[in-house]
Amino acid sequence: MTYAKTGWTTLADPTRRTIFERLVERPCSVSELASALPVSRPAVSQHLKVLKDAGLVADTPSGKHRIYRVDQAGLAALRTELDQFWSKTLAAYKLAVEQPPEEQ
Amino acid sequence: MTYAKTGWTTLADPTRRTIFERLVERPCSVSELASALPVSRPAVSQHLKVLKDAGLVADTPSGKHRIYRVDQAGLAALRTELDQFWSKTLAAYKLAVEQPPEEQ
DNA sequence: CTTACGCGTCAGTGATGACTTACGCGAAAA
DNA sequence: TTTTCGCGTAAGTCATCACTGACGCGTAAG
Repeated sequence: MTYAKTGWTTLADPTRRTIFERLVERPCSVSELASALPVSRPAVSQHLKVLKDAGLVADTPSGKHRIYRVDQAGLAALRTELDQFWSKTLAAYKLAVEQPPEEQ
Repeated sequence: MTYAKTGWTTLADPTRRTIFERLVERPCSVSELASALPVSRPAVSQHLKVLKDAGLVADTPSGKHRIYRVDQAGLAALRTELDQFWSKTLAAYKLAVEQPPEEQ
């Protein structure tokens, strides 16, 4: 079992997490995001590409600007991922707690 | 705002994620885990240390063995982290969708 | 008491990823 | 048409991290 670039792993990076949370508040351009973060504009662009590849954001051209916004489908997929992880984890954990392993 | 080593970032690593999921199923020793994973025993030991530092697992000595198990308090904290992330994200997203930014 | 086992840690290696500067292309402004 | 702006990408650098083999300590077995 491998863990592809999902929402979870994509958002584990602090800079990407911050970018995503700003886009949750409202759509932004690269320059807007770059001016609010302690990294360069190409770094923001690179992170946005990762977020886009993970399906978490989408962009649309607007004149010279490209506006990035949260992708609702990607948000739903992230929610599903979190829910599935939790359901599976809780189920297995409860099973393990309720049935201690037999003495071997 | 920085993102410390929390459950989220800790479990973004595939090997640590797998180790954690195995411990959810049942407590294990380092050797048990190492025999089931494609990495060496010291690597498993190092990952367990990271999981322990994040509060996700705890260990108890059992003869020569150390048995690692999921820390219920850490599980609860992870659940809280996921819930808080989601609540905050949904609230901000709904606010953004409902009130498009004014023309500036 | 001696030997074997489990495992934490150290030191070293290599890959990866985050960042930077520079470049070039497309769109808007002048 | 020319200049300016926004931004994606290339190439390079550096820090971090995941991994390995070796070592040494504590516990159990002989």
